[in-house]
Amino acid sequence: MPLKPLLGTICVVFLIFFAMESSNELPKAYEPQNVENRTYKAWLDSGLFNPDAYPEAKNPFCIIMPPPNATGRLHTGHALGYVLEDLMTRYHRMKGDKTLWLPGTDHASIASTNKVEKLLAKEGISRHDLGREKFLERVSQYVEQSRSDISNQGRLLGASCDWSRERYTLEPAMTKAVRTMFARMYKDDLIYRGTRIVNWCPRCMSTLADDEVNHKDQEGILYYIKYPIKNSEAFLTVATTRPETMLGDVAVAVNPNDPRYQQYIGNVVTLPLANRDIPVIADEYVDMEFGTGSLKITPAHDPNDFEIGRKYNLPTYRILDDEAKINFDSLRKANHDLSSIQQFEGMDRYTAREAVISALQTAGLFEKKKTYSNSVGVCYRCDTIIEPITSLQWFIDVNKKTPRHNESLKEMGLRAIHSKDIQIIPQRFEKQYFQWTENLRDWCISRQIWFGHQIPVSYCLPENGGCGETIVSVEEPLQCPKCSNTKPTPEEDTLDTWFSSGMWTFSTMGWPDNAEEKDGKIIKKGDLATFHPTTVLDTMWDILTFWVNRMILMTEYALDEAPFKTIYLHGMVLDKNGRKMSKSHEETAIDPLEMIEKYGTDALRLSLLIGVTPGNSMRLSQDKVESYRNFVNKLWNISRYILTFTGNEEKSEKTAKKPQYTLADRWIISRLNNLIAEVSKSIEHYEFSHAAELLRVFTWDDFADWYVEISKVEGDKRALLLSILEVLLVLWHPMAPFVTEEIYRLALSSFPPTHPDRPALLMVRAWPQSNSSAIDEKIEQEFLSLQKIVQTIRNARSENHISAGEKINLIFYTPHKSAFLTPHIDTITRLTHAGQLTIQDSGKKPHSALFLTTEDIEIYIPLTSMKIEEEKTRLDKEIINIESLIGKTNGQLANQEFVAKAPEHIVQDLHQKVANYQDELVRMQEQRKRLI
RNA sequence: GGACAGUUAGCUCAGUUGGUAGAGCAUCGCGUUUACAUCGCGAGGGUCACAGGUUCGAGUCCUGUACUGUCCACCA
Repeated sequence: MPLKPLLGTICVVFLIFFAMESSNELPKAYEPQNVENRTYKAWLDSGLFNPDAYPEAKNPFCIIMPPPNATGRLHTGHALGYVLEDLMTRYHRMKGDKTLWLPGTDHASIASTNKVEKLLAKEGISRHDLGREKFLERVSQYVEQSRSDISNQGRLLGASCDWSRERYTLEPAMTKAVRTMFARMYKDDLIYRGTRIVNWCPRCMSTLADDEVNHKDQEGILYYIKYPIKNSEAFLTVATTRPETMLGDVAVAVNPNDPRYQQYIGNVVTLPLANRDIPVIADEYVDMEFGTGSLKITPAHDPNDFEIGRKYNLPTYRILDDEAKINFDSLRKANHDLSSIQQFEGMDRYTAREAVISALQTAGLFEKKKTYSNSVGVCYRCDTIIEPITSLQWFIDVNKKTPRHNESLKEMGLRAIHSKDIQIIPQRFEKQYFQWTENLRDWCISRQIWFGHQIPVSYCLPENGGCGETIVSVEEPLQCPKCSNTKPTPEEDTLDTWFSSGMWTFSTMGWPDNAEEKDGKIIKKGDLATFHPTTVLDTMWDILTFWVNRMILMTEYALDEAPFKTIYLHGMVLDKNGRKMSKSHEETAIDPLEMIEKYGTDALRLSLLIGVTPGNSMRLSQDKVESYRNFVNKLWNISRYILTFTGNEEKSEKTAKKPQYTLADRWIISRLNNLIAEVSKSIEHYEFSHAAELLRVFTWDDFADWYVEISKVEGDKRALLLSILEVLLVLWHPMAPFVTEEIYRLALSSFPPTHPDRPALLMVRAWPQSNSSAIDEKIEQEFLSLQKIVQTIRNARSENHISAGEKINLIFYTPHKSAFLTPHIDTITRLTHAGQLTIQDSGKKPHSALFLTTEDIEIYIPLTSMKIEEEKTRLDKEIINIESLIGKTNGQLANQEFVAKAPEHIVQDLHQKVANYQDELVRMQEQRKRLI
């Protein structure tokens, strides 16, 4: 390209830039829409989200993003997580730690499958119509789109994660990790295949883990059915809520101590309809109080019955197929006569229920029915009532000790928290964690879902001429390693999604390649060595059991260490009426993306941070977001004032050599250093709301309403104002990154040259150190007394309806404080809109004037239209008030025990208080006399 | 059945080793400077759910009760 036009372009760009930067015409209100995309791009382009950009940084800080499901749109719950994680990440990055926030998404087998099935349903087809391969294609398409949506929405929130390390639970590297893990656990005998009762969702056509089943209360019906006792006229009546399952009954059980049934134990009853003979057995499990005290045993369709069936060696007849339709194959195999029940076969479970009842009625074996409230298990994804059935599945044994650790997975999970290797915030959730982990049962990890990690198992099937070998291997085997003459058939089932997400902290960091075992110890390399165990896991308490627990077990197993040091549990975001967003009505649900568009990301972020405590649910409303939009705008305007309206640089250069700090200067510096210390401490202690609150009070009250106002009187404070502003920008940045980065960009040329290492982007500006020598309690007290004087006068103005336009004169009468007050005459005058302020330490006191007293000062406001009678009444009231205060306080001081036992400073303070009250009382009484 | 939270101003919520209660929003009154009406100044408003106990002193610690919410287990 020729040089001249290039130069021309640069010049034009420079001029536009210069014109924009130096004009006094910053918009009156902050305009997030014009800032956020550009700012995020600048961050991305800088490459500074990547910890590799800081080779010298030492202390590692790492958060693994809980991978959102790749099923659609970002909701407020995600937003809260992103905001908290980004806050911590930005804080630690600014502190100079080697900071990594690793993003990713989850393939969420069941959720994704359901979404796509719903889409297919609109086309009138099912996944089975489509076939496995084509269906998986559709899911992949859908998931790809969602993943990129979700990840873009994270960017809108300002998430400063290292996108170059982004992971997906179903990418090839994760598959390798998952297969490796499975193979190792299998080798260690922790994974087995067996027939157990599982929770079966007939709609998803898959098993569900215990905690994937929700319990819903319902008004059910308890049916009483008579089972004739063989060779007798008598019956045993059983009560059941699922009468259709009786077709698979194998026994009737009673309590061995039940006097009603003693004589029947060991007898045989005839199973109605089926006309099968089944035994009457006795077991302590049966509750004599419930129903009739006799219980039908259906091992294939109830977990407790299954246990009893095993205990007494009873057969198991599964009479419901995978779609929950009646199917008698297992009875047929056992050569039972099915002629009397044939008509039920093929019926849906609820149709069969009606049919069975009516058949029983016809047979005269139906006694009665009763309404009964109980709860049923439903699928956590589709709300379908789950059916317990026996099924051949893969399980992880949580009680078996591993060869390497000589500790079971359950023990690992308990130890990690007991030993305080992992801290849970808030601590009370430890109890819930322990309770759940102690009751942990073997984890069913196989799912009959197509979308997911295929279980790395193949079978050398005899029907294909194979040897029957079960082959578990990381790579898919091409031939059977044992008989090597057939191609093994791969297992069709996939793994529970939580199996892969349980490995999330280390599979994302290159495991297993980045770790090897040497002499019984695990040597980590690369990111795994730098960042693992990760620092914090932020998530919601509802998946403490689903996910967090599994992460701990699997990480301890694979790496002999915890996945993270701290678990921060945030609460649930509710709508303004306290309902779950997902269940709330359209008009009260908050869409984070809509809030961002309307009020800006920073406003949304602040409304998710302030007034929120860990573990407690929070309400979010549009009003709240709006009020923080207002705050963001306030910060903008403070900055706008400092950057464009204080400019009197010629003047300040003359006097800037040795600044003489005024009381207000020293006060704000003291407050600022205090603030730095407190905010840092709060963030370190995960008290984010408190940190934000401290910042808000400082920024709005101390800085804007007092200091900036005073600076207008005292003048020449550009340098100091800028310095304070810069610190404020840094402190606010982790919470409100966009507006602060933008102000910083605008301000970069204006900052005084006192900090040599000022980076181009605020996001990497060093977090400030608090200078404790600048914190001065005495100065803060003095300034407080100035504030009290101003407030007392303002209050009097308002109470007496003296309009702001009316210039009043102030006469201060004070024998001791005139030296203190003299330098602040202008400030007090200005802040109270007074005309003239005179200070007297002796002489005549004015008569026709409003009288105030505070801080050892008598304040007189002479008024032309003084209403003496009103003033008398007012003073009388004040006098009564203060007398009662004195009475109360003296009462307490008269308490011998209080004086003897309370700490001295408390007693001293009270004495001081009484003295002050007394003093004010005397002044008021004197003034009252003068008014007569 | 078991466990855990919550109950503080009209509303939403803070309140960190027990020292005499705060903020935002809402309400009411008043609108003046070198930024901000998405603002400023001022005001009102609380038996801290209830009942006991420990203590000189309890919103804060202990016990019990009520209500609300959540979780777990059982449910023939």
